[in-house]
Amino acid sequence: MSFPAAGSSGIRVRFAPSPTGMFHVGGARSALFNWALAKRQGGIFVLRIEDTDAARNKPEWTQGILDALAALGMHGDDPTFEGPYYQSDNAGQHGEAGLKLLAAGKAYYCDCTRDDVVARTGSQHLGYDGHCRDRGLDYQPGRALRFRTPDEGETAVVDLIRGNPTFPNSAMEDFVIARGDGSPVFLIANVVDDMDERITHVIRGEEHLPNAPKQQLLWEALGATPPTWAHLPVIVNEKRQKLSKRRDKVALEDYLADGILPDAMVNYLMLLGWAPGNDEEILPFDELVSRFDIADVNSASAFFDIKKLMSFNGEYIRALPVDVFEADVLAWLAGPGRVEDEETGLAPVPWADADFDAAAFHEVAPLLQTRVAAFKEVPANIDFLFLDQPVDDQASWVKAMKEPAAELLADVRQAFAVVGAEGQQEWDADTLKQIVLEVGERYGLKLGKSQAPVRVATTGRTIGLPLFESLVVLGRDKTLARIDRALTKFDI
RNA sequence: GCUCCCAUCGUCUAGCGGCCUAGGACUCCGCCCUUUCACGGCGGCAACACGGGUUCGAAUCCCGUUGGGAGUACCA
Repeated sequence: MSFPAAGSSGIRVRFAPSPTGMFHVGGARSALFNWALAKRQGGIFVLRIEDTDAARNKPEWTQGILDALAALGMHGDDPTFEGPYYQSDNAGQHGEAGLKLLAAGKAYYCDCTRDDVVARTGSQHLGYDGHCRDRGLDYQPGRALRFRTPDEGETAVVDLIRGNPTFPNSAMEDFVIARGDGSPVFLIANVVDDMDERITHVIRGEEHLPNAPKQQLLWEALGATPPTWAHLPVIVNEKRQKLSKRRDKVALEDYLADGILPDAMVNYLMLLGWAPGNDEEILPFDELVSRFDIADVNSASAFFDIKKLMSFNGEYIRALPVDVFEADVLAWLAGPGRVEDEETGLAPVPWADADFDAAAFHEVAPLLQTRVAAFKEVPANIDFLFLDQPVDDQASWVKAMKEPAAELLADVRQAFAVVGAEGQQEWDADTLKQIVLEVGERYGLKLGKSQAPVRVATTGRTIGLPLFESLVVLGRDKTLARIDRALTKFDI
């Protein structure tokens, strides 16, 4: 690998996602902050894929990262985007670095097993005791290379977000930098790659903070000037614990699949731990970047609030031009919208492909736009148009079909039947509304009440798109048939 | 245990010694609009963890307490 000479002011930030097998929202936020910093300061964003089993064995994971970053706007087409680089490409240099430290007396071989150490120190928690420090062991398979940490003094980490945390060297054990088989460990591979890629700023999660002094020591031992660090607060769940793959919904892909717009996600994520000021929150990324300063990022952990994300997403959806909204929903319906839900086992799109009517959807799209906060809410709003019969929602039926629903429905049916027939009134929203209004009045009901039975009979639910407009799209025949079918239910 | 980090409404935050009887956003609750639900409009509830200092003056600075969190592997 070779990298362009450093510009006079150009910074190089790097993003190296952890191979958890998915792209974590925490990782996404970290990537975004790196990206924003690079953009803000006219630097380069370097993407590096760590060399791990997960990365090696799951090429689709690597591709997933690339896709996720691209979805958020970070991709190779942008001149500030560099990579991806693969850590495994650098294996030779990792080994050399270890040897260099060994030659300089800054590292030594050790044949202690974990059990040996615990037996000597009498504790699981005391760490390595330095047993092999001065034994002058040569390399043999099975012997690990350890870094000799200073006995005295302290290591101050230059951190843009949390001041300069200082770690006493005496509390730092002689950590392993190469395993018994000679392979380098994350700690040093990372440093060597950062040096090689001439990284100036490392922005990563707070969980790496304890690694910073160790890596900084490595940079110095290797004769280089350490980078500037910035450790982002962790993202936590409602129990204030770090988001976990097992407990929490953390995959960025899952949110995108639910129909969260990338722009909304980016906007929300940027606001987790940082505020753009002026009491404004919904802003385009460029504007966010122009106000961004990594030093302003909060140091306290932040809760990932899905409700607020949904609220942002709703705003972004409503801001879309209708035709774009329509196209986006169509794309969602054709892709993510048909992925089976693991928990319920139900496909979000409940109708048969052949029954989907694009023209009908087009009619209803504007009505839909203000009513969904994410695309996954779309099917329940429009399924009545494409299903043979409306969904059978018992709760809705019970709620709407109270006295005098049967009589009212029968009357409405009778009046509807005349509409749309030859020489009669048009089958339009105003006419239908007028009919329901008048029939309702006969029973002393206001429109809000009298529309309910008609709504449930035709759409299956008490809530949904504006009723009369929906019935126009549904069509006269289906409307009448569904009311008839509902009427039969009262006889049972 | 040890090391480090953190602490303003339920949540995300503004605040970087006086502009704070603490501002905004999400949530929640009213009211208006209204064919349901939304959208939109208006309004409301709600916070400086605690105790000491420093100072004329502290949410803001210092110390301590309490409470959270992260790390502590021949994982990354």
